[in-house]
Amino acid sequence: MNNIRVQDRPDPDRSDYESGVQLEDGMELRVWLRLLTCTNLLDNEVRTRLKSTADTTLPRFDILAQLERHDGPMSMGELSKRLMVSNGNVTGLVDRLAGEGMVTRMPSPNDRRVQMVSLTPEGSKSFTKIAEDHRLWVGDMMANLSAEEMNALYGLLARLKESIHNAERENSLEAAE
Amino acid sequence: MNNIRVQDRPDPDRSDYESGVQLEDGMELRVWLRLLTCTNLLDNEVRTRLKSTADTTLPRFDILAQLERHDGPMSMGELSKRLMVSNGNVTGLVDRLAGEGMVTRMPSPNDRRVQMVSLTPEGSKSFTKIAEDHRLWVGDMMANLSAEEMNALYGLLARLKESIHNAERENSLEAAE
DNA sequence: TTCAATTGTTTTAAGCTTAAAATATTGTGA
DNA sequence: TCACAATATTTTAAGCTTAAAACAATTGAA
Repeated sequence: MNNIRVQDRPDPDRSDYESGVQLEDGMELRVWLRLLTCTNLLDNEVRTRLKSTADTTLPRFDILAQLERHDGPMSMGELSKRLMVSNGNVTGLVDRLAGEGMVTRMPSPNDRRVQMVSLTPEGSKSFTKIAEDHRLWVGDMMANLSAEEMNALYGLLARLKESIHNAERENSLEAAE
Repeated sequence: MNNIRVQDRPDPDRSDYESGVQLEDGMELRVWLRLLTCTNLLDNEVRTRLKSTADTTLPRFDILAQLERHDGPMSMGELSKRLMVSNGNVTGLVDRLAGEGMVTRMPSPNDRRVQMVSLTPEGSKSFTKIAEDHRLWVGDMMANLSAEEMNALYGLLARLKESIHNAERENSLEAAE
């Protein structure tokens, strides 16, 4: 289960994060590093453009996205759960967004522990514009792949996701012994 | 390293970072979010295990890996280039590794601006052990995929990488107008 | 030679991130 | 009611990251 052969080695491509791959490295490590390279390339590009066109960051954009689709104020804890980040993290991000006038924070009338966050009109408008750009950027960066390739990639990534979940499950079972 | 997403339901395919995909979203966004999901799952798992088994971090491990394969001391700038991170970043990481006794830093005899970093015997030993574990972890997490699937995925990621590079090139040309 | 540009590194300021401690509030069982 | 557990949020300490400023040393050109 470890003799997987590398199919195409057009490898004039020892650049990016993959340059650390050694000849004796297994296929799994190669795939992992290439996955990392692609994700980082895309991610960095998105962040750079977010910064240059809208002077904002991905985490901030993510908060706006949650608020936009939620339709109505959201508590800090709800944001934290949906974004899968820590509570303290949300506190800081909302602080900054509030400072920029993108969101407002109000104590809940029902429960004085709870802070309800809402998009301001400006925040909503800003989000709409950025989301549009974002979609275009991602489209651009995948423009060279055919519909068939996109489908194949989508399917393989689903398989990979499943595989990772299985491994995690097994690992946590082991730990529980 | 995040994006539009929604939440935490066990719904088989609408979990993780992808749950934010809307019906009307294009294939590109779907692929992007799934790519992000897979990378984050793997990445988080590796970081968690690195922390629990070796009490270290990925950036620190990356530095050790560069030093190990370089065979001989490396300058701060060289490390920075290879790892594609800023100089200041390397300064901090090497500080911590030196504090742990994993590396040593010495001024170059030729050029007094240059700091040469070397693995200590302990650092080398530690790296070897961790690298072995790391390979096993990644292998585990991809264990469900067949050799054919791995090859296909590897190839498609190469295509994607090319596509992203093209988009970046075009973008920078536009900007130069 | 001398001084200005370049190069290598560190420092600083800012932001993202987490885990854990601290606060504040609510809910609950005796 | 009262004390204690649970919940929501913020604060703190630590680490990663970058860009830009500051420093130090070297190089090169007049």
